[in-house]
Amino acid sequence: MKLMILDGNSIVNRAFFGVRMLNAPDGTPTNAVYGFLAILQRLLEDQKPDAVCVSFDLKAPTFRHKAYDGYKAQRKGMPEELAVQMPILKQVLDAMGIRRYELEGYEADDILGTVAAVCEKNNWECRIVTGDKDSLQLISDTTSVVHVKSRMGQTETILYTPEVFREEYGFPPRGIVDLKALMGDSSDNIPGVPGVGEKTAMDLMRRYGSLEAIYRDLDGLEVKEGVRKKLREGEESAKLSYWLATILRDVPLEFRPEDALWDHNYQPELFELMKRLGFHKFIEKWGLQETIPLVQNPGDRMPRVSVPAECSLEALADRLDGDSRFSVYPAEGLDHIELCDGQTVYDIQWNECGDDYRGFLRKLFSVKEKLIAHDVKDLMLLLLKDGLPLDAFCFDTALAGYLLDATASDYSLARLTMGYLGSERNGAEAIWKLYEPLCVKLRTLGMEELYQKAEMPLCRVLAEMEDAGFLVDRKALYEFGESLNAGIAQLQESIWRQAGHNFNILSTKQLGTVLFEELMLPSGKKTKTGWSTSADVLDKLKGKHPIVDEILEYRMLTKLKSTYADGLLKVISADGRIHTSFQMTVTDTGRLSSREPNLQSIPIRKQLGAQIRKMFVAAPGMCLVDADYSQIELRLLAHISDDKNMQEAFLSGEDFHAVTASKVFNVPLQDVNSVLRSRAKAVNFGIVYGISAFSLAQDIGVYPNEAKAFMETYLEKYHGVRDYMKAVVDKAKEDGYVSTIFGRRRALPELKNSNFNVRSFGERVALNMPIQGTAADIIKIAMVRVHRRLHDDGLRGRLILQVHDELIVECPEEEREQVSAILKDEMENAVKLNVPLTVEVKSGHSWAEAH
DNA sequence: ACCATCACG
DNA sequence: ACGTACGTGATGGTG
Repeated sequence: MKLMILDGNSIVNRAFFGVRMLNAPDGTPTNAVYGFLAILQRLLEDQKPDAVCVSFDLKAPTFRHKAYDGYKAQRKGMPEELAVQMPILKQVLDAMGIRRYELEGYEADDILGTVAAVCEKNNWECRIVTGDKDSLQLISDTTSVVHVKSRMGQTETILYTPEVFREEYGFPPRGIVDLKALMGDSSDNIPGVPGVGEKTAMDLMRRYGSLEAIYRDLDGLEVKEGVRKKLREGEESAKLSYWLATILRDVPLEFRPEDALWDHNYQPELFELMKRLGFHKFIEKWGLQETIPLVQNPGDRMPRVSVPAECSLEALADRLDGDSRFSVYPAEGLDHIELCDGQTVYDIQWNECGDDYRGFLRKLFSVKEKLIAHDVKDLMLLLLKDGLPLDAFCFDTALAGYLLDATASDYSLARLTMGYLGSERNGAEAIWKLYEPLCVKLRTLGMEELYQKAEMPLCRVLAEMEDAGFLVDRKALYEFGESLNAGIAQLQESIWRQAGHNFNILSTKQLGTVLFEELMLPSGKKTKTGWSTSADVLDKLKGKHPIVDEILEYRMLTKLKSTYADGLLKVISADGRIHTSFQMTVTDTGRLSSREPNLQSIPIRKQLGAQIRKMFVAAPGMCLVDADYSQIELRLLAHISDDKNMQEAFLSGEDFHAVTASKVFNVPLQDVNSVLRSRAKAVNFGIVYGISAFSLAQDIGVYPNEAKAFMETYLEKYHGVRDYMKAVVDKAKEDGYVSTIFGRRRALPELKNSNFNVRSFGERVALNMPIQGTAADIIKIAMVRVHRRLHDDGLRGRLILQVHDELIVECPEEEREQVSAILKDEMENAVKLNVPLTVEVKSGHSWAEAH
C-alpha cells in the first residue's frame, strides 16, 4: 500500500508564489488554493496512492522556538493574500475527504517524519510531497520524497528515491542534516559554519560522510587552512544547527495509515465550494454535480413567450419598429432564435412558424444598430450565408468582456454571467442582463470609443474577410508537398546511417539520445523532459558533426510538409479558397489571432518556405494588393517614449537600424556594415520586448558584457527610452495595469507577485504591451477605414487577410492603383503621431509577388 | 493533455 | 542569486 503526504504549508507557498493572481467571483484571492489543487490533482494521477493526507504548521511556537530564541525570528509572516486562503484550502480538503494533520508545538516536518516512521512499521510505502529540501533526510527504502519546484509559473516535480538522492548528493539522505549544519539555513535563521558555502560543504560530506566524522578529526582533514579555521570556530553553531534541522520521527500524533485511505470520496458540499471559488475546471474534472437543484427565484426570471403559440410573429415584428433594443441568441444555426427586450424572452422556432420565419429573420436583421448579441462576428457569418444584412448590431457582450479583462481564459456567457451577475445564465436573457453592467464599466474605464470605433465595426470587416477567404493554387500546393518527399526520405536515410540505427528523428527524446549519448556531442540547454534539441542549440553544434545540419534540414522539410503542404490542402473549401477564422478575444495585447488554419504564420523567412506564398493567389482577372506598416512598433516606441533622438531618426527617413548602429557603435552612418546593422536591429527588437543583456548576447552571439555595453550605449543615445522604460513600469506597479494610447488595458497582477521570475515577466509585459497593443489598435482602426473607403468608393476590392502589421486586398486588375492608394492613405493616416507612420504597398498575382 | 518545436509578426 | 525577449497556433511524440 502507498501513502502520499503533502507538506501543506510548503506546497501552498509554492502555489501562491508560482501561480498568477486569481480571484473567486466575490473577489477573494484563490491562486494558492487553485495551485495547490492543481499540484494535488497531478500527483493523484501520477502517483495513484491508496491513502492521502496533508500536514500543516500551526502558528503556535514549536519546541525549536522554545529551545533556541533565534529560530525563525527573521521569518516573515505569511502575506495577507495567502493567509486568507488557508482556511479555504482546509475547507476544500475536508470536502474532498482528505485527512489533515497539525500538531501544536511541532512543525509540519515533524509530522512528515512521524508519518513516515509509522508507515515504515506498518509496511506501507510513504511518499512525501514538499517544496523544501529538509525532508530529503527522511528518504529510506520505504520513504521517498517528491520535490515540487516552480519555474516561471510552471510546476515541476522530481521524485527522490535513495538512488536518485545518492546520484545528486553523493552521500546518504541523512547527511542532509549534516550538510545544512555546515551551510546553515539563512531563511530559517539557523546558523551554520559562517563562510562554508554549498560547494565546500558538499565536498566535505562526500569525502567524510558526516558532521561527526568531520569534527572527530578536524586536524587530520585534507582541507585548506582557511576552511579548517572556519570549521573550528563554527563548531558550536554547527552542532546547534544540526539539532535544529533534525526532523523528529516520534511526535505524539494519533495516526494510522488506514485512517488516510482515500478514493475520490468527495463530500456533497464540494460542488458548492468549488463553484463559489469559480474552479470550473475541477468541477468538470471531478465530475461534480449539484446535489440539490438550485431553487430558482421566479421573480428573477423574465417570462418566456413561445412564438407563434403565445404571440404572433407579426406582433413581434411590429415591436422591432420602435426604438427599443433587443438581445438576440441564435441556436441550431438560425433555425431557433431567442429575443429579449428586457421584459420578456421570446422563443421563436422555424419549425413552428413555417414560411413566415424567413421573412421575420429578414425584418429582424434589417434593424439598424439595435441588436445586442454574443460573438457578433460569428453570428454575422451565419447571416452572410443567408444573404441577410449586417448592420443590426450595436453591442457584443463577448467583446466587451474581452476589453474589460483581456487576460481571461474565455468569454463564454457562462463565465461572464458568473462574473458580472453572480450566477450562471444563458440565452438572450443573460445577454440582456450583461449589457448594462458591461456598458457602464466600458465607459468608466475609458474604453467606450475604442469599443465603438474599432472593435464593434471590426466584427463586420472580419466576418466579410473570413467569408471571402484566400484563393489557393491547389495543384501547385500538392506538387510542392510531393516535391518534398524525396528530400525527406534521403535525409532520413542519411541521418539513420550516421546514427548507426533507425530511430524517429522527430522524437526529441530519441534524438537527444543519439546526439548526446551515442555521438557524444556536447549537450547544452536542458528542458524539463531532457536535453533540448531546439534549433538554437543545434545551431551551436554546426560543424561538430554533419548530422546536425541534416537534422535541421529534415525538421524544416517535415514542418513544411505536415503543417503547410498537407495541412493547408486539408482545409481548402469547395470554392477553392481557404477561410480562416479570426479570433477577436484571444490575445492579451489586443492583437487578432487566426486559426483553422492560421494564415498569420505562412512561411516567408526561409527561401524554400516562402515558395508557399506563391500558391496564395488572386482569382482570374483579379490581383492582390499588400500593404504593410514599416517598423510600426519601433515608431510607436519613439512616439510613446517621446524620445527626440529616436523620433529624429525616423523623421530623417534613413534606415533606422543603420542609424541606431551608427549611434551605438559610434561609426559614421556610411561605415555601418551588415554585422553592425543586424546587431543594432537585434537591440532595437530586444528593447521592445524588455530583453536582458544575457539574452541579447545569446541572440547575437557576443559575450554578455559586450551585450550589456551595447544596451548601455543604446539607452544613453536614446535616453528618452530609458526614462520611459522606468516610468511605464513604475506607473504599472501603481495602477495595476498598463494601457495603449487608445485606452486598451491589460491588468498586471504579476508586478506585485513576490516571485522574482513572475515579477520580471510582469515588467517585460509592462514595457511591451503598450507598444504591441497600440499597433494592434492602429491596424484595427485602419481596417475599419479601408473597409469603409472600399465600399464608399464603389470598388469591388475586398480585404482578405490581416497579419498584424499587414493588410491584403483582393481586387480587380483595374482597381489596383486606386486600392493601393486607399490602403496607403488610410493606414498611414489612421492616427496622428509624433513620427510618420509609413506603409509599403506592393501588388501582384500571388502573395509572394505582392509582398 | 501536455510538451517541445517551429511557423509568423 | 534568481533565470534570462513580447504575442500567437499547429504539429507529432509521449505517457
